[in-house]
Amino acid sequence: MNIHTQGSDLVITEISDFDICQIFDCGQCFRFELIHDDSGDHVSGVAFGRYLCMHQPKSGVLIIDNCSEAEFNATLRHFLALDIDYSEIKNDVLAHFTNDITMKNAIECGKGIRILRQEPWETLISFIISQNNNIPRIKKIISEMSKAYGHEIEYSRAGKTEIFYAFPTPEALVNAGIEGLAALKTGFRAKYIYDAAFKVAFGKLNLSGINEMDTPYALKALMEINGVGPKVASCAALFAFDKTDAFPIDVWIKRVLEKYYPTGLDINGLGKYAGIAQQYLFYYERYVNEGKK
DNA sequence: CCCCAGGCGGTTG
DNA sequence: CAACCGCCTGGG
Repeated sequence: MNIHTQGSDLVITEISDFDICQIFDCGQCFRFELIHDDSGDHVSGVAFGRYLCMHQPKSGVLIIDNCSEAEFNATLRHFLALDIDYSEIKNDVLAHFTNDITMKNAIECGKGIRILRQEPWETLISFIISQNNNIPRIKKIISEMSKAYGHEIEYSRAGKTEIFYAFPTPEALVNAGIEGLAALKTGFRAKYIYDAAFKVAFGKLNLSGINEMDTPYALKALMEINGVGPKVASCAALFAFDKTDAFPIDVWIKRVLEKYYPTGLDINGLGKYAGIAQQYLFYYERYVNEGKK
């Protein structure tokens, strides 16, 4: 990896195992928009208190708008998982799937996937909202929630200033109340979101403490929240608490297990990167199904 | 009218 | 414990 600045932008070259389309469209996040044009792939959205605008003109190159090397090193390198060696991860995953053509194909298919390190609070609520819901609606609800209860974020470029919205704090969602949350069309999830906000805002649940826990304890702690079960807890653990061994089982993965592993797959024996293996399988199955349409 | 969408909580046998 | 069922809401 090589980094240099170009005007106000940061240009990163010689990146391997990194495809912004795969990374931001593999279901791990809900606040980013993708655009494809002749100049490459563009991704933009709010994260870590700023509006992030990125562009991948070709494989191995990433351009981040309005970004200094200092900011990249402080937050974005970690967020984008650019401090991680994915070739080592792939080798470890393959070592746990010996003679497995499915995983071999899945990794080839999703070779540019990386698991982001997203913000814990936002990720937790996002996956509570995701239950029994579809992706366009999940994204819409999160966007409306931020607009209604999050603080403004200004973004200026080429003399033009735009306003975006941060994800609301736990306190802001407590103040919104169950009624305010239901008004965002969250339906039966409103009381779940409120319970999470209440527990975090009043110290009943310490999210930063979860970072220090081993995965089983992290899941148990998250499931103390009403409306958080194994799937939501596993997604939060994997996508926001750096628990790479957390293996979320959703409807897509159930299909994968039935289709490719009808005699069973020992999920507890997949090693420390089981969750990343899950992402390869998840992306592969969705990609295969997209191809059929 | 039906069914489904990246689940969960509650109830039942 | 496994199997089922209802659930807000919106789209097909």
